[in-house]
Amino acid sequence: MNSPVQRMTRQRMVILEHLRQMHSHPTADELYDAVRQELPSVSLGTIYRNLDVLTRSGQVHKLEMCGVQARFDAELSPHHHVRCRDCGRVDDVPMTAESTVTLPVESKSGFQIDDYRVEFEGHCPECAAQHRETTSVG
Amino acid sequence: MNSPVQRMTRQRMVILEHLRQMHSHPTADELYDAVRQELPSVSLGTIYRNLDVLTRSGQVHKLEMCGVQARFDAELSPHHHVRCRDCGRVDDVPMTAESTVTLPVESKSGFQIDDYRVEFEGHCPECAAQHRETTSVG
DNA sequence: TATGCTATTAATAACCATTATCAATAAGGA
DNA sequence: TCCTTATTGATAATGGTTATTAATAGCATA
Repeated sequence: MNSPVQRMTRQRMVILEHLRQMHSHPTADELYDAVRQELPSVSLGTIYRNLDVLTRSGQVHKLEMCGVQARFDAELSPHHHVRCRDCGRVDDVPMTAESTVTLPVESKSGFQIDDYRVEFEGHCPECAAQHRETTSVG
Repeated sequence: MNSPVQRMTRQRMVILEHLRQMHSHPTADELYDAVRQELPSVSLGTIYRNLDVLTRSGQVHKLEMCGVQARFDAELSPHHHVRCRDCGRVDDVPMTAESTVTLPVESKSGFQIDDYRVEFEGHCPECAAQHRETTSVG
């Protein structure tokens, strides 16, 4: 019923440290590449397992963005995210009064609603520049 | 450069009809089960292929909800969605002024933002009832 | 410091939603 | 009716993620 004791292994520590200093909302395999620089024999399964453990214990946020590979974030203060429509990169968007939503009491068939998430879409500077090149806009 | 002519096949028609009358935001395989009642030899690949074609041509909406199997909707008027945290079922939430977000000009590292989506989370009536049973709340 | 329990690991296989391949078929314009 | 080619069913392949398993290593306790 209760979860097992969480041990701090070298792998877990290195994974968490790298994620904390990355700020790029890496995917599991991007983090894998980074961690391998320091721990060459680490396994991709270990990355996934630890991201899951750290997500469950609240030390990491799993960004479950639409229909694509999951990304992870060690920045725990509340904020929104934008995803680039072209390359999938994710960036932070500060929360403001204008991006705050009032929860409806319930949905059409009586779902009880207790949270929400705003996902912005757009283009990162690089893809926006490319788009301007290839598109003829007066 | 331009997309090929879209033919109206029996399969495509049946898929669209079923999706239009389902209102449950079915996944591809749920729709597959429904369509097979009428076209027993239809292939799951055909379902996916048509959902893709119909999504591209704007006749269907693909609900790219977080981290789970894609769901589809033939209701094209703008509205939000709630997803049940326990069973994954999806329901409609009307758009209101309180659930409308003003787009930020740009993100922290200069992403240009041009759209957003609000996703609500909660519990469907069934799972909410079960939760009340198994939880001892004074 | 040594011991014992068990969470965690590396390696790898399995899983599962989705996409690609391809020969046969059928939509629909000429 | 004929012809072009979009579409189909069957099936293999892909790719992200999870499960399995024997070996290893945290860490609480003696």
